[in-house]
Amino acid sequence: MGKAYNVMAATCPSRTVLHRIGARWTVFIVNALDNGPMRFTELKARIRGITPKALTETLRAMEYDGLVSRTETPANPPHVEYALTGLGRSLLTPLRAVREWAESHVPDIERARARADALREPASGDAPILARP
Amino acid sequence: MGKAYNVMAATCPSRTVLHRIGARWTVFIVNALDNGPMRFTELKARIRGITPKALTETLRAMEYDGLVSRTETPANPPHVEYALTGLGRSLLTPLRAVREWAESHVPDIERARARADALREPASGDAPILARP
DNA sequence: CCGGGACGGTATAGATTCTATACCGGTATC
DNA sequence: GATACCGGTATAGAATCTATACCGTCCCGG
Repeated sequence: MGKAYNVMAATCPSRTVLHRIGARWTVFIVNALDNGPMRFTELKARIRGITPKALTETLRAMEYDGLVSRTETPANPPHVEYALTGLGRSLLTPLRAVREWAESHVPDIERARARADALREPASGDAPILARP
Repeated sequence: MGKAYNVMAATCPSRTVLHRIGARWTVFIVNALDNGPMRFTELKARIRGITPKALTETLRAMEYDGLVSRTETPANPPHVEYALTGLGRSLLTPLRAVREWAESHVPDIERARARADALREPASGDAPILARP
């Protein structure tokens, strides 16, 4: 038998899965939980720039998908721990690779962007149209 | 020397790189170009559900970052080919893994979602709050 | 007694991004 | 003519993300 799922099909369930993985903050959370469970505030501090709303929503979604577990220990102040599940840990392997690719290819991308910028407004006239992010 | 870049830092350039990789359609385009260059219309047909606007914007952005090349052959009707660059091909390795993870873990995720749904409105009363996407 | 801080979030509003749908110019074909 | 192909744009509306402020509960110091 061949492949059961194909992300290229618009209605394939793997689409929703890939959509979740590709959500803005999933990569960060999975990588942050690489070294063991973390509390909400720790995650927020570790992943610089994430807002509490984004963090809550992404964690809830990942919990819904069985990627992270949420453990609330009754105490005061409240104590909540987030950890990768087995499924989440299996996702760590590919997502760590993505993270490492991003961290190791910054110079290449910056060079490409500079080259595109230089081509953009040269002697003026026939500047190629390149989207600047 | 240690790591030069760290995606967890809000202002690190690797953030913008990861942001581009994580953009909605990048994974699809990179995987679609796995088997060689493709034309605009081919890509649109292959990646079911993408709108021409989204395809154009993602391709332009990827071109700006040096991930794909755009080759226009003067002809009529117009003939434009998109291909992965060397840099883009190096990204293919991690992104193919992500795609394969998505395709092979659909049942796990669906099981997790069903479990969460079942827990959501059980005997009514103390239903845990889980985000449904 | 009163203020303040830690924790784990919500609420609201505004900016950004994505989607759906229609349309364009130029040519070749019917 | 009329229609279709190619590689896109244009426009409007929906969905999503961000920034910022705030909340309840408890404990601690003064």
